[in-house]
Amino acid sequence: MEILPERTVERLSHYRRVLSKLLEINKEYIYSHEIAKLLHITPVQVRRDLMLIGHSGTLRKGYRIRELISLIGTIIDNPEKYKVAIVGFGKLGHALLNYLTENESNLHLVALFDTNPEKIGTTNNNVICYSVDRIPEIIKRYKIDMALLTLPPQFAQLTANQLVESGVKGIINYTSSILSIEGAFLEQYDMIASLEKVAYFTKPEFYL
Amino acid sequence: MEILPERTVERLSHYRRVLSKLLEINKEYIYSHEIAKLLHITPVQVRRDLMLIGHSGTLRKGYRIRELISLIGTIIDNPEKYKVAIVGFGKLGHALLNYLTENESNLHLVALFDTNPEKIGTTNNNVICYSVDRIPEIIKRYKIDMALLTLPPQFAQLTANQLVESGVKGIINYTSSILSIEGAFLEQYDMIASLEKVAYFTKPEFYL
DNA sequence: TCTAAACTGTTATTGAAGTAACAAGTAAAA
DNA sequence: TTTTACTTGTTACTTCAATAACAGTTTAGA
Ligand SMILES: NC(=O)c1ccc[n+]([C@@H]2O[C@H](COP(=O)([O-])OP(=O)(O)OC[C@H]3O[C@@H](n4cnc5c(N)ncnc54)[C@H](O)[C@@H]3O)[C@@H](O)[C@H]2O)c1
Ligand SMILES: NC(=O)c1ccc[n+]([C@@H]2O[C@H](COP(=O)([O-])OP(=O)(O)OC[C@H]3O[C@@H](n4cnc5c(N)ncnc54)[C@H](O)[C@@H]3O)[C@@H](O)[C@H]2O)c1
Repeated sequence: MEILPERTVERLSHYRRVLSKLLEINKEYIYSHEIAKLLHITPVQVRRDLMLIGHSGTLRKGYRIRELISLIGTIIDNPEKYKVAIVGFGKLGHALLNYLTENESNLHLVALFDTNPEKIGTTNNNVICYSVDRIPEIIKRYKIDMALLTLPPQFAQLTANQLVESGVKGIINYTSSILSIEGAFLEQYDMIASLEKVAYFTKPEFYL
Repeated sequence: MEILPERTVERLSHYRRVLSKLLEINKEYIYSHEIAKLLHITPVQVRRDLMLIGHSGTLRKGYRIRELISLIGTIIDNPEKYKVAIVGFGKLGHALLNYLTENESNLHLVALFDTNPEKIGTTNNNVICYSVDRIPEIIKRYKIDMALLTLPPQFAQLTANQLVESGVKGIINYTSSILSIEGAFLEQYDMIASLEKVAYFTKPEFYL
């Protein structure tokens, strides 16, 4: 299969989430316009995404929910779960730990890393916090695929480099420092920029 | 001035952040390629953004840092600071409170909202937590511009509606439920979708 | 049996964002 | 003083994403 557009992949994640809920209440088929309504997008967008992943619906009956969920799974999941680490076990790191352990998903949180001696060695929601010195060792041992950076910004680049060298293939950077990495997929989420953007668009001049 | 592209606004926030640091060490002028290098983007992108906001540099000397920072301010800031509320004062809400109060910015966190009686009435980093019942009253009284949604997903849409009716003009939704609102700018940040996207792109087939 | 309405699947068009190309002008060096 | 190298500012082009248009198929109902 061709490589999918980023936005499509994000929507596949959304589709799966809402479809799973519908499956629970024993709905069997769904129309593109029903999916669209749930996500506040257009039916065309839905059909196009499904076309891209090669899913065919039944004319006048719509898409078979169970089948669609399972197809999305084969595309965005791994046979084994993706292994994830959180680097920087502070306030935000805690929140993410909590979120990842209580929400069932195809992601498996395997390790935490920090520099604070009081945190190193502790077990939190069954996940051990290691010293950052052990990043190469632990990443390799558990074959960790992805890392979430929630450490102070000034250490982000250096740590990202170490992570990638140790085999990490995807990074989400929540710090405010802007990174550059080679050999791995990088996603930045800069909360301040996001807030300032929203602030800009709240200006009365361009109410939408 | 014309309405700016969303991405440009985000980058303006980045420009300002790095430029402020340079100003502190008494750098006076900067070239587009220097800015570009700091943010890992292209010099053309920088010049184009600055063109859009109508800033002129000096040929062969670059941009006057102080001037540029102040221009960015007039564009993305408010004369008074933007007033922000956090709705849902749980783990993530706490992290955000912490982040917003310790990072100096043009945003002023004014109120927290929750339903938990143990949290209502408490003061945290000088910010009071109110009952969600008082959303209309408090939003209007303090003229709150923006809200961050960090409450359980099933309440997000209803609460968003209330917020907008009370006068909020921008919302960042951190819950996993997908919202639709009219009359305000909405930004969704769905962490699971973001993680699943990164996971997808870590697949060995398309190393970049 | 025939017709019309309702959906799907795909191609074509539009729009937004980023990149490239280059003209114009200035400072520094020769 | 003249030349050269460098940097800005702007227009043109490319790429990616979303939307529109429509052909094709099935089912229900006349
Ligand atoms: N709190 C938020 O809501 C929020 C939001 C967006 C971005 N951020 C960013 O996320 C990062 C963490 O924020 P926070 O509020 O959790 O801060 P925090 O101070 O609570 O946590 C930082 C943690 O990182 C650890 N640490 C320090 N140096 C380290 C290193 N070299 N390697 C690994 N760990 C190290 C610290 O011991 C601490 O546990 C910051 O960069 C912040 O800008 C935070
Ligand atoms: N923790 C994370 O890192 C994280 C990441 C992404 C998204 N999220 C999402 O953010 C939201 C909050 O996550 P959390 O980990 O902080 O959960 P949490 O349970 O710690 O916090 C939720 C808070 O919302 C309050 N609340 C309940 N009903 C409310 C209502 N009707 N109005 C206002 N407040 C109400 C609760 O009392 C609690 O304080 C969830 O939707 C979660 O999916 C969390």
